[in-house]
Amino acid sequence: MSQYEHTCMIRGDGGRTIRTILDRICDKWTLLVVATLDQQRLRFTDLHRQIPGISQRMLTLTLRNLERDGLVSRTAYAEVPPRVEYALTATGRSLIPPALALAGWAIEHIADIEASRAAYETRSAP
Amino acid sequence: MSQYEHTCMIRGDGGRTIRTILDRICDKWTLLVVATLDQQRLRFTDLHRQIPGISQRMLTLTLRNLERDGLVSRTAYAEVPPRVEYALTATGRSLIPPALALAGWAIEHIADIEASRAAYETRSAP
DNA sequence: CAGAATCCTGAATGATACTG
DNA sequence: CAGTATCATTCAGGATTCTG
Repeated sequence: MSQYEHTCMIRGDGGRTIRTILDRICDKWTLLVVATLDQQRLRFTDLHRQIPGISQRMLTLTLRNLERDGLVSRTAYAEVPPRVEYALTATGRSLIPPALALAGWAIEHIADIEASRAAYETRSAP
Repeated sequence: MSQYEHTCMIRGDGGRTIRTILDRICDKWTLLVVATLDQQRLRFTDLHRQIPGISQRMLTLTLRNLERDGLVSRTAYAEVPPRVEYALTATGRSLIPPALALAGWAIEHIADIEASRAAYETRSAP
């Protein structure tokens, strides 16, 4: 099957499926949290430390959404002080390869894109 | 190289590279426009017709950003009435495979995700 | 430690009307 | 036909404070 015929995966149903998934992973932090949890269970504070710039609030929200969607598991231990561990589920792990495909594309083309952007600015703002 | 070692592609530089690209493609319409232009040059109105729900304003903005980033080329013909054709550049075409990888993941896992989401709702809103 | 609650701002999107 | 210009709305995300 050609690439052309595949784009129906994106355009099918007016883009609702792709939208559902983009809504999941395209916020500011989700992909970073998933990548950070790759191959390691982490506590809330450790995640917070390993993701520079994220606020407590956004880390909480991001983890809740990932948990809700079944990409991340949350394990709370009845201890004092409390201990909570987060880890990827099988579904969560399965997101890594396509995410890497995208990251690879980004790395490969970011120079071209930024050059094009710079040239565009020059043209429109003399 | 293992998948684990690869996630540095996402986490490297605090996620700035992946952010740059997510900022490009994660708005509501970009990926849909790119997929629609796959294998065909289209005029503004044709694009507008082929992408249900998009407003003129958002189509314009999306195309401008794509053009600015060098993913889409814009060709204006000096005719009356005006004719403008949009097409993917080589860089734009190169985005299709990773986008399809993501779409494939979405299709494969959307049922699980929505089930998990439904179960989560039931749990938290009795 | 692992969060919840609240307030606030800018940016993305949409609706509508106008134009070379 | 291919846009531009304005206005209104919504909401993601950040800062801050409080708590079991």
